[in-house]
Amino acid sequence: MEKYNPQAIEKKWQALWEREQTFRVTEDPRRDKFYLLVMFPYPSGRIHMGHVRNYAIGDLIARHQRLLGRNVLHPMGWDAFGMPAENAAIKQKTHPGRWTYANIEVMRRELKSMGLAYDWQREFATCDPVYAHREQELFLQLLDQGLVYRKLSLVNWDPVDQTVLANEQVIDGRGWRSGALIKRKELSQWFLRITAYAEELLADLAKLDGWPETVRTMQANWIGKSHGVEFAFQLDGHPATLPVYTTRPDTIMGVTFCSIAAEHPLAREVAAANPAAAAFVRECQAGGTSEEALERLEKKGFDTGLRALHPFTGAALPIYIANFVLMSYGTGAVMAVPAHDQRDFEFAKKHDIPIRVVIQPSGSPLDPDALTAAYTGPGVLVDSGPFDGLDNATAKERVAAAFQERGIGRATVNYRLRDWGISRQRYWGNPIPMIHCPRCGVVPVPREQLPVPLPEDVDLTVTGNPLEAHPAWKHCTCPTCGSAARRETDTMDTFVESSWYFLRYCGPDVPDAPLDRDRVNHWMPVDQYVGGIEHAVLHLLYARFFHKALRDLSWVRCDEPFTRLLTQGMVRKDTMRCPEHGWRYPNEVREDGGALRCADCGAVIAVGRNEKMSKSKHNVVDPNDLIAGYGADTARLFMLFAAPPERDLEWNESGVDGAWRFLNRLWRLVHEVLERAPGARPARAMPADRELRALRSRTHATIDKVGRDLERHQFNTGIAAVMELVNEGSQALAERPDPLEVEAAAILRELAETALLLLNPYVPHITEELWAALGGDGLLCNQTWPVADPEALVREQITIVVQVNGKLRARLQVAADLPEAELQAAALADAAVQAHLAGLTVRKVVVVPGRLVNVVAK
RNA sequence: GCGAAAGUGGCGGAACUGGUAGACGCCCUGGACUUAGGAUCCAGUGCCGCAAGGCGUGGGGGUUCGACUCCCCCCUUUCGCACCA
Repeated sequence: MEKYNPQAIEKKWQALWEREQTFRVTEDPRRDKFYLLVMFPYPSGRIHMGHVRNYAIGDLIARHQRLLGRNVLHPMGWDAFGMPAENAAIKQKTHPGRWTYANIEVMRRELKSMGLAYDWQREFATCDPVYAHREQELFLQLLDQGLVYRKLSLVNWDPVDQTVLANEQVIDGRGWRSGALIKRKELSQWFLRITAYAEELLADLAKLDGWPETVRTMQANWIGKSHGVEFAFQLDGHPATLPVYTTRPDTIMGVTFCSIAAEHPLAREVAAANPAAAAFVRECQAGGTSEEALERLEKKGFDTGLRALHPFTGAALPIYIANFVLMSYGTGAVMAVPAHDQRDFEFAKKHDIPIRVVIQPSGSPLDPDALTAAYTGPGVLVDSGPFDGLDNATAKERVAAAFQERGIGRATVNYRLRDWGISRQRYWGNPIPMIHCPRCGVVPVPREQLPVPLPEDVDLTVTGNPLEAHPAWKHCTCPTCGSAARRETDTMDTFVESSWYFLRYCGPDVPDAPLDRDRVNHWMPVDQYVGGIEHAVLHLLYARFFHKALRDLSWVRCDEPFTRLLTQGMVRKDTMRCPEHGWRYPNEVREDGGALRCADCGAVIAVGRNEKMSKSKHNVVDPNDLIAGYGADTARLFMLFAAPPERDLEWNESGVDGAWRFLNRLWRLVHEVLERAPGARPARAMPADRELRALRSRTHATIDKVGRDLERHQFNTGIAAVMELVNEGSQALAERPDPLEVEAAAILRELAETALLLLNPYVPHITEELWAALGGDGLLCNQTWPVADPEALVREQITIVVQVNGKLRARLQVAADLPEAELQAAALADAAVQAHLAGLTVRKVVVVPGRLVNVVAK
């Protein structure tokens, strides 16, 4: 028997699949289609373990579906615009495009070494001129639909580098390169009106029953639909009004102050006249724009001196500028009810603002002077004039009605979801095809003048946006009036590219159009989408929105792009940090007397949190080493066996050996069957011999088990089941005479062929090789998934557990069809059970058919 | 801070609908074998105990004949938070 040599085998089959275009796919009306999509990678340089996991899972499902007879679309491409390319280009003095395409070359080769069943004919990168062109076209169509607009919004501004920073580039409120304190600055930016679809995005979550509940919940919370009341305070001695939105109109009589965002028009007005207020507003503008940063701030406020008049009592309420109020949510102003909102409570305590309890819970009444926290639960209204005595749910409606009657407010629905800001002040992205003309305003680039290409000759080292600093590119003529104009220099958020790539895969070669409607409608929706849980909200919500917008432009018919979603957990590893050199790779650390030390400076290494593998944290393991050492099959098997896909996977070297050894066991089993039963035909019926009957039952129970486990995405237990089958087959071979009797040969031949078929989607190379060794007909990956023989699944004897008061006391081997009464009698007659019942009276006997008998006694 | 999850032997995990806790694999221990191999095979392997037996699924409480599974409170870890992708 030859030794298992994965490197040689894998190369051979990969070459054959490529030569024969085995996984190339076209529309086929005779077969059910199955669209299996994996999230395409950002070409960062090399594949990492997260990719290996993602693509091993996707390939498993794709190959399984192929064996089930489906016509499977399984494409791959590159999410190729983005910041890292610019950073790398500056560092390595190259061009982002060159860096990106070089990375794609490397990563394509790496992916191919995994033996993935992709239709590579459909491959594209989102930075390809064709893709960028068609995306600009779609952008203009969205513009026509009224889904694109410009407004002011906040960015992280680095005052030293004079540039906009991404949230991840702001560390503890400072710029990552300059170290300067970051300011929030307003810029005019392009937005997509995702809020126009808020209701549909929320409602359609109910249809997505193939999605994890947790993702649907996260999206629903993100959209954040709430019912409330919108009204405007009149101000005391000031012509302006202060519109607010509240979800708690029932607490209206408990309002004792208002707070407004630092960017609120009233705040600006006050700041213009009052230096102290201006200083506070400036203070509020320090730091990054991320919601997390804002929410973690120490709550601060500044009394504007302005007074809002309570809509029902006319009481004068102070208006504070507060650093925790978001201009982007609601109206940028809130009515504050300290007794019934925790944040308002803390603020009121700090600023000595009165606290008015207006909702009393049943039971002990609240004493406003003794209150240590806001009461946010249900109750009955007090001190609320005409609303006294109402329960607060009813009060919500009554107060809303009161606002409506007086014509000063109305019940409204509000969403937490904000419109999607797609402007980026960066080079390596898709240009927004708009032109600023001093006479005509902002006008779209005419369709026939598309695409707006990125200039090749660009200086990335300038401060600010490189396109802004490229006069030849920036200056143009207005398509409407012909006067001198300038191009929009913002490029698009890369989430735009990932919002329609799955549609483009359906017909990537379509001429002169973004999409091939017929082929899109043939393949869509995606039947199974596989990707990381980190995309649960943003990417998946943007893609759903974009898809719906394209549906309304008649590019696609279905309402939702992804029917089933599998979110894989992170691949994680400990992080190691040197006080001198920062994050360290495993090979930059040595062990010294129990402590880990930096290989360069010898300082003691701090072993940090176990977290998502990422280049920036240096806690990556290179899958190429794994594949080069053990082969792709071992790498794939290990990733799929180590944990169920949804769970985070803590990287651990040991365990790879287990996968390797199992493949060797499989190798030996098949070769031994071949040698000891040459020319045997697989069994097709139950044999007479009892042991062989049990063995064949095991084969078919495994078919049943693996099939069900694949359905529920429990890949690790499916592998365990085949391991058990292979172990039993090896056992049988060890115990049987050589050469095998005819009946045994048939049973073992069936077992071996079954194991190969069941494992093929997991480990495609070794199974293909062994199938060929067995003299199998054609490619294994083109065979048909096995079906369990019902006769072989019938259990004759079963084990029944007997408990006394819930504790296990005996096991009974009984016929599967033993009547309940006889089962109960047998359980009570058991010696061990009798011993535990001594001196007790049997009160009750619980019989669970096929499982257990529980005797309850006292 | 807000939203969403996860926690089971020395380790990764299994237990599908409330019904045998620890399948399968790793590690480890003892033994066999020797073409000394990335070996392989056999036996053992949750904890305490000689045993009978007791204890045991992050911690505390509850529901139930019966809880890893359901409910309440707490702890720890992870993911996301709108310019990383």
